[in-house]
Formats: sequence, structure tokens, C-alpha cells
Amino acid sequence: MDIKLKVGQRIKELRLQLGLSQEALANKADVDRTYMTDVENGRRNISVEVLERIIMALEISYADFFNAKEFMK
Amino acid sequence: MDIKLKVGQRIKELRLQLGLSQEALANKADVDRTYMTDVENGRRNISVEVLERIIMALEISYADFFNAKEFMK
DNA sequence: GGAGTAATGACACTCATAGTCCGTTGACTT
DNA sequence: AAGTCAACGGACTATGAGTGTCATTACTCC
Repeated sequence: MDIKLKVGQRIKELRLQLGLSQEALANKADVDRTYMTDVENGRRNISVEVLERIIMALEISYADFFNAKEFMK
Repeated sequence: MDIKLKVGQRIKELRLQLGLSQEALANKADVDRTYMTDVENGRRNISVEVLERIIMALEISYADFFNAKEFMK
């Protein structure tokens, strides 16, 4: 599966666990609201700097972010 | 520390473990040799699609790639 | 010393796309 | 009706993708 979709699904999963809206997470990660929608739906090939901000906003470590079913072979 | 530098260091570390030159890894990941140099030296804010190709070339999982000292808080 | 080779580094450049900002729409809730 | 949320679109600017060129370092061989 497309890495963009995997990342998007993982972000959505974690966002919902935190009870945040897309906009709230977007603000926390300092990205645009519409951009966050695209990311979650796998339409954006995000850079590691933006990914880092989103992971921080999700209050999770890199290792834990990627240690999920989406990223298993 | 800058996420770009962390990623670069981690790539270099894994590349050396495999005994590959930058050029050999670059070819395996289908990126330019000079691009790989820039990545390892933290000068490129790479996208997840390119990162995926490099991680595959390093024969490692996402989780293991990020489960390293560089990415610990 | 000088010639050759392999590996890396440092730029500069073009072109595609990452990322922002404006808005609208539809589903759902109160 | 009014508010919240997700999705989508168009236009725009900033920056990543990808390549070319030259320099440097370290090594080997003559």
C-alpha cells in the first residue's frame, strides 16, 4: 500500500484517540487545515519536517508512530 | 536536533553497516548520488516517498529505522 | 613526484510539487 | 437555524526532486 495512505491512516487513528478535530491537530502542528485533510486521505507526500511537527502534535515518539499495523510488511 | 540531520545520520549508520558506498545505496534507492550525499548531511528535507525508497534499500522496517538513538527524545 | 581511481562533498540550476489561503458543500448535531 | 466537522477546489508561493559540474581527500601503482 501507498506510504502516503499508511501515514494518513496512522495520523487519523492517533488523532481520534486524542479526540481532536483535523483543524485542532492542524493548528497544533502548525499546518493548514485543508492540508491536514489531504494528508489523512493519502493525497500528500509530506516532508519529514512536517511529519515531525505532526508526530509531536500527536504526542507520540517516532518509533511508536511507525510501530503500527500500517507499517508492518 | 534537526530532524533532517537525524535522518541523515541514521541512514549513514545503516549504510555503513551494510558496507555500501553512498553511490551504491543511491542506486538501490533510485536517487542521485549527490542527492544521497545531501540527505546524509542533513541538507534535504525529504518526502516520505523518498524516505520509503531509502528505507527499503537499507533493508529495514520503518519501526526499526526510527527505533534508534537519534530519534529518542 | 605524478597519474589514475574511488568515494564524498558543495553548489547551482530547472521543474514539479509541497504547503498556504481563500472559499464552498454536505452530513450531522443541538 | 446555527454550529461543527470533513472534504473538496482553485489560485498562489515556497521548496523538494532530480541532475550536472567541479573540487577534495585518500588510496594505489608506476
